[in-house]
Amino acid sequence: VATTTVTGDQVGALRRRGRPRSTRARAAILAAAGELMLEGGMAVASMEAIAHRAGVSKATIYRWWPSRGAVALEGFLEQTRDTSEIPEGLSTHDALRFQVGALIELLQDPTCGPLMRGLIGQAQSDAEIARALRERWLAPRRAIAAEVVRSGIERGEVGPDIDVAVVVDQVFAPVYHRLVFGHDRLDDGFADRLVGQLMAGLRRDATGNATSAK
Amino acid sequence: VATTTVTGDQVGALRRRGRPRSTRARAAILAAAGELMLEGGMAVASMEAIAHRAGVSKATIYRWWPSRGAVALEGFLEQTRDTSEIPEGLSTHDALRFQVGALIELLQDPTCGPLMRGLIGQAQSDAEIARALRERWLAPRRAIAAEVVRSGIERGEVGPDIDVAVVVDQVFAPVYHRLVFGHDRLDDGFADRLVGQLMAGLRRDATGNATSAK
Amino acid sequence: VATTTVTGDQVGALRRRGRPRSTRARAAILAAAGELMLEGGMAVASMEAIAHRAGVSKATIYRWWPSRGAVALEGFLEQTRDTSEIPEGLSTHDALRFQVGALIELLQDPTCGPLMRGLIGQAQSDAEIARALRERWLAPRRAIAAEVVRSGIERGEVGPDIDVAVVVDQVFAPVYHRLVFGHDRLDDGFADRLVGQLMAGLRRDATGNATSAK
Amino acid sequence: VATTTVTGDQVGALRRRGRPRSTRARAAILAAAGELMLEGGMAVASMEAIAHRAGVSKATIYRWWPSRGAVALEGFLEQTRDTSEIPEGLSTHDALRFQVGALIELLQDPTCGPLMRGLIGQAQSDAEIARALRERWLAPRRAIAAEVVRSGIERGEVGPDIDVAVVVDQVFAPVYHRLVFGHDRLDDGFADRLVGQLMAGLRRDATGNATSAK
DNA sequence: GTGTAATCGAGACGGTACGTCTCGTCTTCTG
DNA sequence: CAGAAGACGAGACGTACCGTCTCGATTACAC
Repeated sequence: VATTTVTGDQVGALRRRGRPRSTRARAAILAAAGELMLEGGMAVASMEAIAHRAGVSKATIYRWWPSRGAVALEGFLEQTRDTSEIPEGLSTHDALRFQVGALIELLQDPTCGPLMRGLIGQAQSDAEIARALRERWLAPRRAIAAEVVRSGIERGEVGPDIDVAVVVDQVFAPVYHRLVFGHDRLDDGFADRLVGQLMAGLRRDATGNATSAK
Repeated sequence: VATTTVTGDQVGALRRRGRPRSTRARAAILAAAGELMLEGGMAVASMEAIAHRAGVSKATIYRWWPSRGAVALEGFLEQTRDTSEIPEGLSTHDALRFQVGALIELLQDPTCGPLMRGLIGQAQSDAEIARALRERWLAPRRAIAAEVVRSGIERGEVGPDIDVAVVVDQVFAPVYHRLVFGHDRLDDGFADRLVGQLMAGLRRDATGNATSAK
Repeated sequence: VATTTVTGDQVGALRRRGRPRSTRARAAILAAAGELMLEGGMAVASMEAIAHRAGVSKATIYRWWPSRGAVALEGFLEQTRDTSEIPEGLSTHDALRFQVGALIELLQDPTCGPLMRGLIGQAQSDAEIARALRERWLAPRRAIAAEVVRSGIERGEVGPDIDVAVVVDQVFAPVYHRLVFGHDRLDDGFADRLVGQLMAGLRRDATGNATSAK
Repeated sequence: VATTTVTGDQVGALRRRGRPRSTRARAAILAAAGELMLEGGMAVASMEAIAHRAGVSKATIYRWWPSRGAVALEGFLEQTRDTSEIPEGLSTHDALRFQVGALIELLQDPTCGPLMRGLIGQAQSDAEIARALRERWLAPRRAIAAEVVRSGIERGEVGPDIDVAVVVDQVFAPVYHRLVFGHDRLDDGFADRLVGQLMAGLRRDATGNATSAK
């Protein structure tokens, strides 16, 4: 995953000699990984299958990514660059609702959903993937949500004794839960209910909260 | 997983012919699977390793379980037989708190935690395991929690417009979330916060909710 | 293989206690072995397949025979009890021709041919089978053929300096050779040619020998 | 066995892509197979044992040979490249004696003998091995022996009515017979007797044939 | 232009684990 | 109480991927 931190400034700086890496190969690999995850999950998306599908040799993949999970992670992040922004001026409820809605929409995508499921699966047995997933996917989104909650506390929308980290878990966890276990639908109605029922308790004055859940 | 559907009456009724299955082997396999999951997760707990550790041939494992995940599931359920009961006479808050606490306690166990992580990992790529995990682990506990919420509604402790299925997700999801991503601690304080912040919104009268988070 | 030497007189003599061995089982096992050898050779005639086909448990087979080859051998011998006799008053040529013809006829049988092929195959890796095959099948027939040759020498039909053991090989070997390698037909014409061309040289006076080969 | 069809011109012409096959691995596999056959026959020379002994993975063996027998065959042929030539100017008797002697000498080799025994054993249950053994080992040697006999007929050394194919069987069969059944010695004396007793009858004038057995 | 150096594809390599098969032994229940 | 049914430990089977390696061929900058 290390090499993916390459940014523009490097281009001019320490220009490596020899043939530069192929942009085509990188794109083909990520696309192939996504397609295969979609078709049959991590079980089908073997390194060999990805290489074959992408018309690339295995060595080329290993040259740039340390593991299958790293490819999946980068492929996932690729399609997700800018979901972290929230419109300004929203209430705490609407801001969280926006974030949950964006997450659900992403995971409903027929490529992204399986990719994330596969990533979570890999993370259970690959500590490096788990770390990367936490740092590069989870943490940034948690930070934004935490900021939303904290500003809610400052503005008096949210009670002062609330544990922010726990709130963030309460906001996102149910979404991943349904993705991972697949016991129930993952749609907009769920997002409404989820944030509604959560916020009703996070408000300082919670009169008639239950009805506000819809 | 098939053999676990054996119920009492079968013992006397349709006795299978031939040598009956070895109790020793079954116990050794489940124990070995648990130990290996603890030591290095699903990556280390290969069928071959389990068989070797248990002093058993691979064929014996495959005779009774269709996959590695099925062994892990049964091994997990083995240590968990009757955790689904709740003391009578508890308030909705206390009943949910009891369940969350029991779940966290179970997952804190150095064998059960890794087993469940491994199971969830497997379930992402093995639909059969996913199904078994939902039906044999998740569903019974969800049913009990749902019953708690429903009786809370009847008793007026919980608002009438609450979506019970969503509440159940809100109760359990954050626990699995921290288990799966490992981004934060999974302890009693978390259980308190979780149920407290959730319930504060589920009560019809939510005055001073923030402080009820303990 | 030892127990198969049980003959009638034993029945009255040392009457074994307990239930006597089942004649049905023995016959069914030998028949099943023969059928399976016919169908697909030694590869198909596994102990498990033989037991199943015969409606017998594997333990029953192992109680009476030490190995698969031993079953095949006895099954083969079963259909071959009295091929060792030769009509009296034949010339050396005709006596040998009779034996070769009987052997070829036997090996042309759709059960016996594959059985013998399988036995020879097993004998290459199972010294016990090899020994039993030599002692119980090969040796008796070699003894008779040798006697034929020896009496031919006495009567002056065969030269005195002939090595009898080598002659016996020359008589039988080409038959097994074609059975084992399958490079050419195994029929009556072959028997004629074989003994004819061989005898022409074994006669003391070999004028016009070549023409006597047909 | 496929790779053995490679002929000289390919080397320079159509260079295969990818990493070329390892010469070391091929040699180690054939050597290991030979050693193991010598030590305990086909029973000991399992694919797994060969792979382990050769320091090679099973996949590498299966990449180049379809079965255990194919490895044994190529290992056998390896040590036998050009034994098919016969010195010029020999009589029919001496030419056949030369061939039988060469065959016996080869089969007396502590590696080649067991290898051929194993091959014959395998050929009884593996049609593909049987075919390869016939075509690549037996047929060429039979063709040469047949040519010897035919030129003997032309030169008047051998009777005109002789069946050449049967003669070839008579020449070689007794050698394989003793190898396969192990009932008697396989040495030079046997070769002398064998060809002597056979030729005495194949000569047009067979006076004093018995003494010609040397 | 011509080196030169890192890229690329292809695919062989030593491993490990897979899930299946048969072996020969054993254990239990049934007829 | 013999025997069928079949579970058991053992271990080979042939396959699939793993991650590494060795090739020849291909770029694209640097001289």
